[in-house]
Amino acid sequence: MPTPEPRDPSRVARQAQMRDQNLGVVLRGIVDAAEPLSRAQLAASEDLARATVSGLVDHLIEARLVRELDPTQTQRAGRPAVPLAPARGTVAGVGMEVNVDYLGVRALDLAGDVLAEHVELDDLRGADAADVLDRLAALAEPVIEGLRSAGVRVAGTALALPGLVDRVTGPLRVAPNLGWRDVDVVGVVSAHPALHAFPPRVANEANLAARAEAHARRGSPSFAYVSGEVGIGGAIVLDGEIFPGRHGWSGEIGHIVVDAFRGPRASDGSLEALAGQDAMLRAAGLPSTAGLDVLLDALATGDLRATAAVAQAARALGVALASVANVVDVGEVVLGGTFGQLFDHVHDEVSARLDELVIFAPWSPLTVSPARAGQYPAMTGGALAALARVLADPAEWLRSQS
Amino acid sequence: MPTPEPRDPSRVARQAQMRDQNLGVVLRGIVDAAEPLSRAQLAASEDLARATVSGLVDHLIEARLVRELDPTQTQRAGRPAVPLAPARGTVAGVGMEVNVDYLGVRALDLAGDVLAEHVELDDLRGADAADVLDRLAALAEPVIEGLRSAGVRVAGTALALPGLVDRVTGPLRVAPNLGWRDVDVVGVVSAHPALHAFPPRVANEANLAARAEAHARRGSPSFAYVSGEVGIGGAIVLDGEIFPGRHGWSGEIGHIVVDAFRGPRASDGSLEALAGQDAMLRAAGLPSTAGLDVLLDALATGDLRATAAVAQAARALGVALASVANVVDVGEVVLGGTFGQLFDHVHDEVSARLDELVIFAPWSPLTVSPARAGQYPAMTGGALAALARVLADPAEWLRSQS
DNA sequence: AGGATAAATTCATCCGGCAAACTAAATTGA
DNA sequence: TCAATTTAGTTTGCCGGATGAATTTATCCT
Repeated sequence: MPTPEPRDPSRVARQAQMRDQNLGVVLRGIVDAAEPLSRAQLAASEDLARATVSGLVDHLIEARLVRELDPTQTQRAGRPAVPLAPARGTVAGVGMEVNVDYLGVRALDLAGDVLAEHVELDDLRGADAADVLDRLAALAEPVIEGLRSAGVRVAGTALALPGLVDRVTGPLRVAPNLGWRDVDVVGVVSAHPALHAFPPRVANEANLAARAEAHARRGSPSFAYVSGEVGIGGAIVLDGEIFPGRHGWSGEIGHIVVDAFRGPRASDGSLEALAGQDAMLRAAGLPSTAGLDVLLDALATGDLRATAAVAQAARALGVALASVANVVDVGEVVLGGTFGQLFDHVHDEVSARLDELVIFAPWSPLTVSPARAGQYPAMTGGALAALARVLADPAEWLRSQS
Repeated sequence: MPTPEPRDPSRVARQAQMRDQNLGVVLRGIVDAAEPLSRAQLAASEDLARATVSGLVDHLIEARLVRELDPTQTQRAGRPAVPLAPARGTVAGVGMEVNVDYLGVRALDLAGDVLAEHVELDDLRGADAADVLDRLAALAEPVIEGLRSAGVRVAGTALALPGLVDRVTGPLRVAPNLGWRDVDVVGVVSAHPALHAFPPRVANEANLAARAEAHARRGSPSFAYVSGEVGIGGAIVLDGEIFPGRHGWSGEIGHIVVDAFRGPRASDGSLEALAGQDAMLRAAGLPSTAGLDVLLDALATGDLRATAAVAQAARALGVALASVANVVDVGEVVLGGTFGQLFDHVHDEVSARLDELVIFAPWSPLTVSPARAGQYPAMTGGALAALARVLADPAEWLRSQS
């Protein structure tokens, strides 16, 4: 018999999966809701029978993933509804990040509350990868131990890095601005005892930051996210989901070439070469050791070179984002990191380039907005990514816990 | 009560849907198989019980979507398997296309066989939209009538256009190379009696051509497709599915800007402006009325201007495709239309630019290959798109038929 | 011819969602 | 004050569909 290659069986329906799947639907319904829903409201909105929802909710409460709130004082007739909300402090996702200027850890629970957080500022350019990762683990270990001893189940960890990470096999391929190449990140980090049981899911910093941004904007938005740090990263979010590509290598907006004929090498015309932090500082006549604050000060005083430098960068950014919009048909652009801080200085130019170049702009205007996920969004995104495992299939996760 | 907005209930599992869903799984298993599978093989590969598969297959056979082949002469002991194949000539998808140089119709059945086809060559630049669409309908009507009188159920029709089509509301927004704007395509076409029952699903020519290409390459490939006709269109295919974007406006590769500072308007540096057919002919010193054949002849004779023109275009193409790869993480590029015919003259340059510019190229090399979906791929893709409705949910489609 | 082997079908079982009936807890109104 | 009304949540019997074991069918092998 010619053994047929096994197809992805995930799409076949079996009754055993039915309950698991609906458990996830109900849990996500509760977690994603803008305001607490009752069992009856959930049944209506998900189009399930009230009896079915009740059973599933009981299961979720028993598993400490959901809690009942006190009945609200409505002025309506009838038995008051019991509002349901994600449980607090019962499950945690741990997000970690190593970036050029800092490293840190943040733990969130299902309610989105920060349970723990530690950040160390430091210039890590060229630092030894193993040393830095050990420092990170030393930061994360007490956090994880603290959570566990408080009875919080750790759903997993995720680590954001400013570079190219292989989603499948784990190693960091290259992080140019750290000067790292081919680092077995997972191996080093999970060598530490507390992290051994929770090997981090490693991902690109911009992708995780975009996840936090999608979470901060409720309602499954679609947008292109730009994370301007020292380099320029990016991510595509579609219906609230980050678009991973085959290997998790999507969204490398910094490598879009907007000026192919500028230098001998086409990469001389990449967005990062034209609008990266170093390029902007150089064009503004500032030392490349200066931080973004110096540039912002110069802009505030109306410095002409700084203004021109940022305008030029904004043009390149707008052109690159127009290409992204033309290729993936997103209608919103979110500027994070550096570009979030420069938002007022780049918005008009970026917006103008999008209106000019995106073919569908006349029928579906594009919007440009600043990131609103707060500080260190990739750490938040990493924690959310870890929690997403629970939300994606709570039944499976609960089985794996016992 | 604050009425909660209805969430998408498609993900909740109910037993009534279970059978429908598995019917689709089995049908797609049969249609997508490289070689005919038996019930037992299907059960193994889909991880369903043999009893379940048998029941579903019987249903599909009764519905004339699947047929049993004669048992093959294997040299093995045991009862011989009954191979299953998609039925032939029982259901048809009808693909239609209006392009700059031709218009036509093609009908396919579930087996992928061409049941009918008509193409008319004509220069339609600037032609009146209503006239052209009437001609198309006149071409399609006898095809549909013929199918129906032969007992073939028409699953639907699709119409490929070289322009921007709104997926939701139907109208053609703009087709620059035809000179059309805001045409109610569906209205005009389905005014014709035979087409009234089958209003076309309208889509971009490149997107449908890419669908045909994905079908021609079995096994759910991922690639960026470039359709070089008079303009330059494109599409993104991920795991065999064309990536639609929000409105079906994805893949507009021709509008990627690779040279933002070339002219006063950034769009002067778009791929289409630099590597479109007119641009290549002009750069080669040929009249813009010349066809591609003239350019190919010039290349064959080693004409220097032609060679340089194509090299320049290939550089722009490679740079644009590198941006696409960096943003959506696809590992393969397929060149169709004009660029398919120019494949030997552009491959090396495109490949070199991809290797140079795509950040993940060192770890996952990119391949560049010519399209193999045959002539008029968008017509094939349209027919496949119409048939996809049947494959996506055969139970639902069968109910809609009776 | 009889045993071995594999495909396909039959059948009893079980699981889980569903609708309806029922209970619970509030407001309304006479 | 108390019954009627209204809405939330639970209990219960039912039903559809997947399942695995047993059975039937059809071939190969010795």
